[in-house]
Amino acid sequence: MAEEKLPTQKENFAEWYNQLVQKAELADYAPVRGCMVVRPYGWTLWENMQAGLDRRFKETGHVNAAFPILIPLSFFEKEKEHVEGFSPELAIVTHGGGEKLEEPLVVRPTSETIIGYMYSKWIKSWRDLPVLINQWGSVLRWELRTKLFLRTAEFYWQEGHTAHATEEEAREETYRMLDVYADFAITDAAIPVFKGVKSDTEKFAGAQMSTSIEAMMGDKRALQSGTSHFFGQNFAKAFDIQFLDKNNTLQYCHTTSWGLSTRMIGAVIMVHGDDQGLKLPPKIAPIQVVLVPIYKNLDEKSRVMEVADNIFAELKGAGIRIKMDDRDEVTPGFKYNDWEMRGVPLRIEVGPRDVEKGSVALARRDIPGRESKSFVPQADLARTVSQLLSEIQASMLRQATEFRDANIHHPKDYAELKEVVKDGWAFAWWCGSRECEAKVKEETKATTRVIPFDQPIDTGKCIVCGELAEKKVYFARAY
RNA sequence: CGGGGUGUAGCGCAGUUGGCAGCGCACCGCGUUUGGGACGCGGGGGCCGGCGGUUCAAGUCCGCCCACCCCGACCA
Repeated sequence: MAEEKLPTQKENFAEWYNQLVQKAELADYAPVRGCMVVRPYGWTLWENMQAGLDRRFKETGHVNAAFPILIPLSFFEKEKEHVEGFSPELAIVTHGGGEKLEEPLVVRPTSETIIGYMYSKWIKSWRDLPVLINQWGSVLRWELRTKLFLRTAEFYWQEGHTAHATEEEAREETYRMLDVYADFAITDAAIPVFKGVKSDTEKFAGAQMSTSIEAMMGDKRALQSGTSHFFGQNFAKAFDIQFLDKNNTLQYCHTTSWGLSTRMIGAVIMVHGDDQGLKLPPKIAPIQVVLVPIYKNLDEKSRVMEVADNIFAELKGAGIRIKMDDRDEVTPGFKYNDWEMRGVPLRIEVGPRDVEKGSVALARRDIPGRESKSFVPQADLARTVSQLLSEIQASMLRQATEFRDANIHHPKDYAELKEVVKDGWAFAWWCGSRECEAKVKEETKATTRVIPFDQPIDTGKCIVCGELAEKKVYFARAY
């Protein structure tokens, strides 16, 4: 059961987040440092997110499969940048069945290597291509500083791995899946995102190009919420993924991978949450509507429950995820706060007065305070509620977008950039050099988040060095 | 790994010059309550992070160790 208030976002955002995750029963700390237990409420949220993504993966021609969690250590040594990127965070199994293993096994931090190995066995001809496989699972990275959902040692995700005959096709796939992520984030999670390319220093180890969707959290920090990588022939060469083309010439494939993790849950919490607690978008909320019956005595209870039971059955029948909170040991006021903390988008109250008048009270989670309460007739309630849920979904996206846009600045010079990234994002020209990027990071802790696909048509001067710049980039402090 | 901090009930903490280990919340029982976080009464719960030392006596003083948290370097 929930208890007590949270710290406010303003006084301590990090602590607000930590306590909320636990009080809302999304996740808890496991006995192993850096690992988390995803509790049923959090996992249901993840399942709803999985459903939205999985449907989109299937619609774009992908199939699911499962690859092993253990990978021979030697596989990681085959792609130079990949090793360098991942070796510091590998967990390695050295013993099995009481014996020291001949070759140590890596607990997968990501599966490019083992999947690459399998693809080289499966792909022989242009007729075998493209291969479009996704895997739902978990991976392990030995993280030093962890935070529930945002960075844990083990985390749950999906990783798609594809192989194509041509570079063009592989690049298209990379962009297509980024679009899928963006559509999911915007439509289902009500999180506005920018799509674009990562700078060389920010890209995935072993990728030729990494793309990402970036979102602004409630504390104005950035969160990479999904990534899609184009590998060119890097992994194909490392793992010998070759095919005979129509001219009978042996060619290396072009491969991609793309992933979205339970980190997205962290994004949902931090984008929408407020001082009252979580605020979940109806499309992914484990519970969309909570029904709170109100009564003072047994006589009232029997009259109220009759109506409440009918409403429950009607809404459930209409496919709405509804929960009846008929706990007798806590007061209605407690229940209101409890479910608001858990982010349930809509609350229905039914009391003796409603029974008399044929009405119910509705309270929207997306509008703060009691002002959002309204009274509507019991008749045709399923329709009213469905419409309201759609409206809440839209209103949450609108609020998040307004907040984000209000906190993106367009600094005129470097001094102003340094100022604005303390508490917001900067959108500025960047010459593309590592030096300028490093200088900003060094002096402000802000990194280049993404070079958006949407660019002005003209060119400008780099906000750092003043040289010619062809691209504008978002600078922000990131999680 | 560098800098700072904290370890006492499930959680948050207090514990004075060394002298019976406490408070709030949570939990259990009974009763009254219930339209925005109810209340009364009664209860259960402790290797005071660990080891060693000083002392008649250590949560408290001394030494060593361990763990965790925060800030940096690395990361979806």
